[in-house]
Amino acid sequence: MARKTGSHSEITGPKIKQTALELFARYGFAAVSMRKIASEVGVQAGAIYNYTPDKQGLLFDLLFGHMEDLLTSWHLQNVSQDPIAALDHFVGFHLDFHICRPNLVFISYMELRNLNPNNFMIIEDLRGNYENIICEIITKGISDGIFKVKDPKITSFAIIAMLTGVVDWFRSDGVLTEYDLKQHYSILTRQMLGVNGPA
Amino acid sequence: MARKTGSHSEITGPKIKQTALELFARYGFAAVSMRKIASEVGVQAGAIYNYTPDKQGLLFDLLFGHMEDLLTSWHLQNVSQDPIAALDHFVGFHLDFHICRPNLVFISYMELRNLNPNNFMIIEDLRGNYENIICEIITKGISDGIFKVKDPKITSFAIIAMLTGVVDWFRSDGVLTEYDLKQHYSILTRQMLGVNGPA
DNA sequence: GATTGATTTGAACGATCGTTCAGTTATTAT
DNA sequence: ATAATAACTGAACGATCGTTCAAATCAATC
Repeated sequence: MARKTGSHSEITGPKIKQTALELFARYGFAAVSMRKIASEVGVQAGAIYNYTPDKQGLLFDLLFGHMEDLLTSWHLQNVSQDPIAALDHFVGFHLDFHICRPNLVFISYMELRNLNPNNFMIIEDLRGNYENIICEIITKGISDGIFKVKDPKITSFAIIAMLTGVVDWFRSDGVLTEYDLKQHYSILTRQMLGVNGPA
Repeated sequence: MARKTGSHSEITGPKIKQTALELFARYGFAAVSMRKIASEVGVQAGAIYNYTPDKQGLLFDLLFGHMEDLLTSWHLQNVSQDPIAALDHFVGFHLDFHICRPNLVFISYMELRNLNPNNFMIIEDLRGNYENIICEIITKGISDGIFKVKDPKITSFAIIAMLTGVVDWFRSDGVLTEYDLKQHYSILTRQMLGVNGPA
């Protein structure tokens, strides 16, 4: 019989995905060749096609997995009904989740244009679902009379852009701790929504 | 004598830059060939090299010109000493400037990694100069006792990311006017800084 | 040890890449 | 007209691209 345990594919498969992620983030999807990925993994280019139908499949798997992880992780959270607590929770969650995945954050924004129309729609849909999470928190806070902003949708975009932008400059080994970072952004976000109490 | 007026280069040169910008933004720097640019312009690939030393030169010219325009435009502004007025001014200026240049905004963020180290440093330096503008406004507002934030640098990053993110979704021909957009972000920014007065 | 099938190699396919350059064309000044 | 030169063509350079596939290799089972 053939092998069923101890298969190399259990090593090579994830290695290909991880290597592709790093190279796509560093050089861009189009600038990375299948041979370059293979060489970093330690196999020939042909071997990659046991794990993906084509180069685009590699990219889509990374973006799709990232969005699924994001949504799944959020839905595992136990979120308060209190708008301010929920807002703080979202800010902390978003920063935690994205700070430790800078490469995925980068290519998720950057390489969307390299997806074919069908794959693009799928990712955009998941992205919309995530935006709805914070949008609904804000909407509830407004109707509760706690948040003072006019447009929940615009405010959602503003908050997500503000938070995700952190990935561009924050370094975990810097002088600013992740705890302090979250405190800062918690205050900024509260104030943006017109809440003046202490964080 | 040779031609000195009515030269084709006065047409072809800008056309190459404009076409390169659009194609880089749409497909990515690495995915766009010199032959593709040339074909859109209506010349052969070799002709491009009368206007740029190489492909990277095309990219750098675009990013450098963009940053120079940005800084020059700001310094032409007559900015109030009042922190709130200066903040509003910056918000409006930043939105105005970036909304009408989505392609340049996109590649300025996206294709930084395709610059060689020297060119990268030049752009990063100009970018730092721009960040200092809003940082100094915030710093003055804090020392005047008007803005209630702890860290001007972090707040600068937050504001710039929040504002620039608008380019990803705002459309000039949509239902939301640019005037209303600026009003919204003016309020959000004021509130973020702990200013509660009306915009 | 023989069998089986998962896994990988290594060569090959046609296409395209950035760049160079000798030669051609186009335009203006004389 | 002719000379001068800016602007461009078109072919060529070696290199690399994504993808395919028959053949070789490997490890688990019988």
